This record gives sequence, structure tokens and C-alpha cells, in this order.
Amino acid sequence: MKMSKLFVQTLREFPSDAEVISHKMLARAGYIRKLTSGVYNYLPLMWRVLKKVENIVREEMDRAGAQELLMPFVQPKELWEESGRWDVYGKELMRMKDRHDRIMCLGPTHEEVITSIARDGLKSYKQLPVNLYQIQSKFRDEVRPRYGLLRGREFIMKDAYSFDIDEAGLDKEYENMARAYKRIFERCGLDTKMVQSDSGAIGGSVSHEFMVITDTDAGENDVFYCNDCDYSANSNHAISKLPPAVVDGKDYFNETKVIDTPNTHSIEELSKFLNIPDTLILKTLVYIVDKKPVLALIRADKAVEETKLMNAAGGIDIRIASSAEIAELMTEKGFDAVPGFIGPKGMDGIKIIADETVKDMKNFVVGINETDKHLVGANISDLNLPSDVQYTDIRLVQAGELCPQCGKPLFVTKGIEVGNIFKLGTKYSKPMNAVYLDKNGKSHPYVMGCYGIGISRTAAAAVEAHYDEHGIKWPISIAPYHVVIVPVNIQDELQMKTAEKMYEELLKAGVEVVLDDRDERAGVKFKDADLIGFPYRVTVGKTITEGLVEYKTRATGEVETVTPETAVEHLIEIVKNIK
RNA sequence: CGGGAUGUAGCGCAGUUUGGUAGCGCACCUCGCUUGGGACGAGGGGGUCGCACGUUCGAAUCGUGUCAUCCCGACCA
Repeated sequence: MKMSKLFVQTLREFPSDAEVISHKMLARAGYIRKLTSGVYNYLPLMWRVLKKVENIVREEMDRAGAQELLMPFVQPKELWEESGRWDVYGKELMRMKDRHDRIMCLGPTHEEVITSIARDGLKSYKQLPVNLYQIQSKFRDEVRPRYGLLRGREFIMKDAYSFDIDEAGLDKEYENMARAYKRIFERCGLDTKMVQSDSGAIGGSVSHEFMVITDTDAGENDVFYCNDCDYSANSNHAISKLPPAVVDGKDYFNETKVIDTPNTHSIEELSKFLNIPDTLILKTLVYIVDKKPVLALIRADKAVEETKLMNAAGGIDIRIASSAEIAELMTEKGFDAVPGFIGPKGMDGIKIIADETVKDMKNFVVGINETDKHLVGANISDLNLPSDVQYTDIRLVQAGELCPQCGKPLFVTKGIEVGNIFKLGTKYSKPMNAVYLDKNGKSHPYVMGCYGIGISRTAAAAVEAHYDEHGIKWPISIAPYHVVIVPVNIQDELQMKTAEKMYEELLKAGVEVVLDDRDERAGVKFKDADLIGFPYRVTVGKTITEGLVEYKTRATGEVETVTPETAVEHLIEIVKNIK
């Protein structure tokens, strides 16, 4: 490709609306252009990168035994009603009507469609197992798209779905996919950590996410991990053992009684006022899960993990209640307390979920729905709670708590989720009546798994992982081109001739090469080469009179002076060895 | 959906307070000069000032409304 014809416009400055590195770099270097919020044009350089990522994914999926197909982007409402997700998927599902007023949606994921395909085509146990995948655009109407390609509304995803006769088959395929994923991300130049996670709207029991670890804002997930064993989990799923703490208040309270605690609206104020550790306070939080109030009880030094709470409540939407909603709830129950004094006592009819660690608390302090008062020296039995209180893990893990597997302290870091794998079981096959016949002619629902990789997000994550102040440093496996040849002065006949000769030879050898034939000063070409992120740069300058060119490696900054022939040989060798 | 901010040329911005011919830098076109880290000079093209309504002799500027975009909090590849 001649640079003069390459469709790219680099910018002198970062666009003002870009926040994270990958967005800034990709926009400034002319890879992407925003069309509307969360929706991007992939310009020629970007499209080359995306195709490379796709091809790596394709090769590894095929190698793992999966088969590629392509499903429609537009899907009918009826299919989503079959799985039951039409009513639960929420506003991320972009819904619309066609000209006949039939209700349709844009595919945010394809479990329904693939299950409908499978049930038509997979009738016998002899046909199983099968793993089908596609690489396609998805649309999720995110509440707040941001960070460029990292959280777009329209994005490219590889989604695979496996069908097995039983759990054992699924387990095997799950491991198979986990291995394939590891290879895929390695080939894309990304270090990933496979962590346990919540399975969210996709559903199912077990799931893992592949995280690119980062210390920047681009990592939207908190990942807890252990240095002494292999435990690691997304914060929405992480569990821990707690280090010892004061949970029995017998040294502080010798009887159970209501006392005045004026103006103690926060845990901090309350523990200071009573001069007790906050581990002795039972905190009550009001959440709204699927429009209904839920009380969450937890030791006051700990925070609630909302996803866990939502799952425990069996909901699909959760948020903390507003003070107006709390006031309304108090009125409804005949109380007159403000936040800070809310408690579970007398809240019959409201769903109450307590963190399991609450069971260990004795002689603690708790709100009793009376402003400026608390009950001290209390035990659960004093609260007359309804019998259906759930005790389960709803606690947000904090760094320093202990690993659930080996008991050593946990660490926290941020991660970009580039892929995930789910064990779906029969979540879709059952309601959609997708069954096969076994040896005895008996029908069973398929046992399914699903496996996603964000193609566009993976490319963006690669930029987050490989850049410097001058621009992108693509791993060669996914770089848009392998090398740029820069003749310093295109009016210099020898320079230009040498550059063109190398260009032809590299092209012939299958090296993806750009010749910067623009009539620009060298500085401009160097700046653009760094920004765009060509893994290698060959500069043909004055030293060509001595038969030498400069050979520069973008990733390391290493510069060598070699003959054009050597440079060409090097490059051909390197490209041959790209995995 | 709450809270904050911004909409003026492809990009980055000034002008709005105090209404009066729409500007600057980069990018783009032409010519000259220059050629190893975003040179320089001269000339040029490009904008219904987000949109609508209103106030006014006159609106980028004032008012009302609306839309869009971005940032901070709950979702997910």
C-alpha cells in the first residue's frame, strides 16, 4: 500500500471526547470515527486489525472443533418470548417494529436463535456434541456507552454455543473452550486472567471471564486474586474468608435495651458515639429489586455486592432506594425513621436478605426504625424476624480479606473483560423445547454452553496494553500492516528507488508493507508511523549512499543499521514466524 | 434515569459577559522554499454558529423549549 493512497487521517491532537488511551489513540491515528454515541465507523486500518483478530479467533475455534455460521442481526419478538427473556432483558435490548407492526429486536446475543436452529437440526444423540459459532455485530443499547470501542453499543463479537447430551459433555467442552481462549488471547498479544464471574443476563450456573489486567480506568471490573493459589474472581462473584474481628459485643453491652443515639446518621457517627468497633453494628440497607423494596442486612464494616443481592432476591434489576422511597416504606409500615435508623424489626412482608456473616454477630447494635434510637446488645432472636429471612453471601469482597481456597490475603486489580464462557445447562433448551432423542428414543433437552469474545474490545484492549507517548505499539499478529518504509526525501532518486525496490520485494514475499511516498518532511512521516503503530519501520535516508538503511522496532525502540537486503530478509523471516 | 458540563469548518478552540460584516491554529488546494522527529512564506476553498420558537431595526451573542454529545453513579463482550 502506498501511504499517499491509504485512507487515513491522523490528527495533531486527541479528540476532546476521548477519555481512555485506546479511544484517544485509535481516533487520533485515524482508525475509528464516531458516527453516534457508542457507534463507530471502522476505517480501513481498523478493519484490517479487526479482521486479524477475527482470523485468529476463527483459526482457534475451528481447531477446537467448532463450526462457523452466521445468524441474522434482526430477530422476532416471538423467539424471545419462548425463552422468557423478552420481559426480563431490559432496555439494552433494542426493540422496534417492522412495517407490518411486527415487533422485532436487534440481537444483543443469540441464544434464542441458535437454540431454534439446533432444535430443527439436531434430533439425535448421534449428532452431538456440536459447537457452532459466528462473528457478527451485536447491538446493546447501553445506558452509558463510553471508552470508545471498549463499551460501544454496536460492537463485533464472536459468540459460540455448544450442545451436549449431558453435563459431563458440557464440562469437557467448557475446558476445551477455556484452552482455546487462552491461545487466542496469547496470539493477540494479551495477557489474560481467567476469573470466576457472575453469569448475569445470559444465565446459567458456572461462568468465567477472561480479563486483561490493567491499572487504568479502562478496566471496568474489579478482579480479586490470590498470589498463593489459583483463586481469582470478578468482584460480582468473589468470596472470601474474613480476618478475625470483634463480632460479639458482650464486653460493651451487658443487657439488651433501646438507647438514645442522637444524630448518628452514618455508621461512622454511630460507632464513634457508642465507642464501639463498626463490626458490632448490623447495617440495614434498602434496595429496590425489580421495583420492590428489599432489605439487605450486613455487618457494618462491609459493603453489599449488588449483583449478589439481586441474584439472591431473584431479580434482574437492582438499585439503592432513594430517601423518598425509604420514607414511603417507613410510612407504609407505620414507622417514622430516617436513614441511619432503619432496621429489620417489624418489616414483615418485605423481603429480607442477610449476609451469612450476620449469623456470627452477637450482642450487636441495630436500628429499630425510630429516629435517634438504636437497640444495643441485641441478638437476631430479639428482632422477631420472619422465618423466611435468607442468609446468604451478599458481601462485596475487599482487598486484604482472605482467600476462600487457601486463606492467604486477597489482592485486587482492574480488568478489561475480553471474553467469557458460560455453562448454560438447559436454561434455553428446556423452555424452548430443544431436545434430542437418546439411544432409547427418549427425549432430553440439550445441555448447552456459550462462549463470547469481544472482537472490537479485544483490539482496543491490545492498544491499552501496548502504547507509548508517541502512539500505538501493535503486536505484529494484529497490526494493520507489518512494516512501513520511509524514504526520507522522495525527490532523492537513490532513496526512492531503494525504497520502491524493497517495497516490491516485500510485497512479493507476502509481507504487509506500506511505502510512505508522501512528499512530507521526515518528521511528519516518523510521527505518523509511531502513531499508527507499524511494528517495524525501515528508513531510507542519506546513508543509502553507503548502502545502508535504518531498521527500527517499534515495540522496543531498537535501531539497527543494515543493508536493504538484510532488512528485507529480516522482515520476511519475522512475518513467516507470526503465530 | 439522577448530578455536572458542552454544542461555532474534518480536528482543537476563541468570540457570547456588553446584540451590529463569523474568527484563530491544525488539516485541505495552488505556488515558492525546505527535506532525519508534526518547517517557513504567499495565495485560496470550506461553516443554515445543534434545532425550533420568541424578543429586537438587527441574534452565534438575550429568553423559552427541544435535540445531541461528553463526564460522575446502577449494566456487560
